[in-house]
Amino acid sequence: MSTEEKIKKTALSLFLEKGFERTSIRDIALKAKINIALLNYYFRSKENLFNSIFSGLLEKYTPTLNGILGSSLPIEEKIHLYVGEYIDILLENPKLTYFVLSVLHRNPDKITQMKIFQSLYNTGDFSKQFMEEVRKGNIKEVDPTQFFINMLSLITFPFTIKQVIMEKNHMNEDTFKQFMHQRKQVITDMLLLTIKK
Amino acid sequence: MSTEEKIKKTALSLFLEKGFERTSIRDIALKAKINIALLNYYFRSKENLFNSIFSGLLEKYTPTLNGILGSSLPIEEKIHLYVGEYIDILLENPKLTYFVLSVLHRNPDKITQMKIFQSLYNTGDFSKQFMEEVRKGNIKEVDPTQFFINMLSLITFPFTIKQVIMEKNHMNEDTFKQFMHQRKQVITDMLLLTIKK
DNA sequence: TATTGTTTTAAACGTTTGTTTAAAATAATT
DNA sequence: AATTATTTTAAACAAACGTTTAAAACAATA
Repeated sequence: MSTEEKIKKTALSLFLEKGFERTSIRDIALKAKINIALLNYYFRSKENLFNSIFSGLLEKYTPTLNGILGSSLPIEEKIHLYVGEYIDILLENPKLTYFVLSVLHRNPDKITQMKIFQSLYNTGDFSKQFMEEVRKGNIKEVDPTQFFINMLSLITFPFTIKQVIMEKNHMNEDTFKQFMHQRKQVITDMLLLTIKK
Repeated sequence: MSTEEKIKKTALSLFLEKGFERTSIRDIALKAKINIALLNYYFRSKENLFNSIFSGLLEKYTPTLNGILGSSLPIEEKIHLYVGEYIDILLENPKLTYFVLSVLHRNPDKITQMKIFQSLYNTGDFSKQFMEEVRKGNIKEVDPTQFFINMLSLITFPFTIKQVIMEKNHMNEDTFKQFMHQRKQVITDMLLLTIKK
């Protein structure tokens, strides 16, 4: 593995675990077994390293999700696929949700957020289709914005309180996974129920 | 206002806005117009100051919510009240949800979490009542854990992406408030629909 | 093999961090 | 009024931070 890759990989794991502020470049260098100066040699600054990593994450995960929303599938099928795929992604990377929230909290300036929520909160196609189905009388008259936020909340929030859920319900990593797999159906059923006429 | 109160109030506003790590005790001292050393005179450390503030917040907000869950009201009424009250609290303090999440993320050690989620994730009474209603055949057979997480997710998560919601839907502070007030009904309806036979 | 370009290193840079000190100012008590 | 206790102050502390320097090691090229 190249030095650049080693830095990125190590930095990501530390950023996910401890957050940006509590991860020092010396932590990264130590764990990646590289010299501190290499960090500023490949990436110009810690901030730059972080942005590079974050962009990489977005490019890795958002195309699949946006592909589902932008497809020509019926709305019920989209919901079903979106919920399943999103939960699968977060099961592989449970700290991703808090990671994104921390980015939003750290960079409240609008321009920086643009790129983030353009790919992570991409409702354009979905809302159009949703309203069209309402117009046709196929589904109940529900606010698409509220609906999308419902979907996002039900999928992602549980991962931000994963430890609490696990301890309160005496789960281990495996039973939590199981619980989240069950949850796919719970969420899909719930969402479809609210729009079913 | 006493010096101690000034410190606490100022520190809370900065912790909410910028987070624990990015708030220095010099920031606090400057904004509160007090000497840095007073911070360690009244509270022994920055960490201690934070814990004191956090405990205060829990004591302020959790009794109302746990009072609702622990009451002898019918389950449908509990849900309705809980959703309304919780959203009202978060509308007054929109950054509270992320604040709590950041505490969970910063202190993954179990003991510290105990106090937090014993008051913020207090499902004992509620789950019992829920299962009793299921047994009686009054509501659908739904997993109370999934149900409670649904409720929590739908209420709290939108506040963690408040800025995104606002910018994506061209809202200002007022229209966001309006949106969240509408959301009370949306969530309550949704939750009741999932358990209604 | 000599030369150029790239990567890695050890060491230091100036700031900022949370915390402590010890004296000064103020308030409370006798 | 004198003494004690409490509160506030300016200044310094050591440690940690992100970043930079300049030389060394290595690789690529001619």
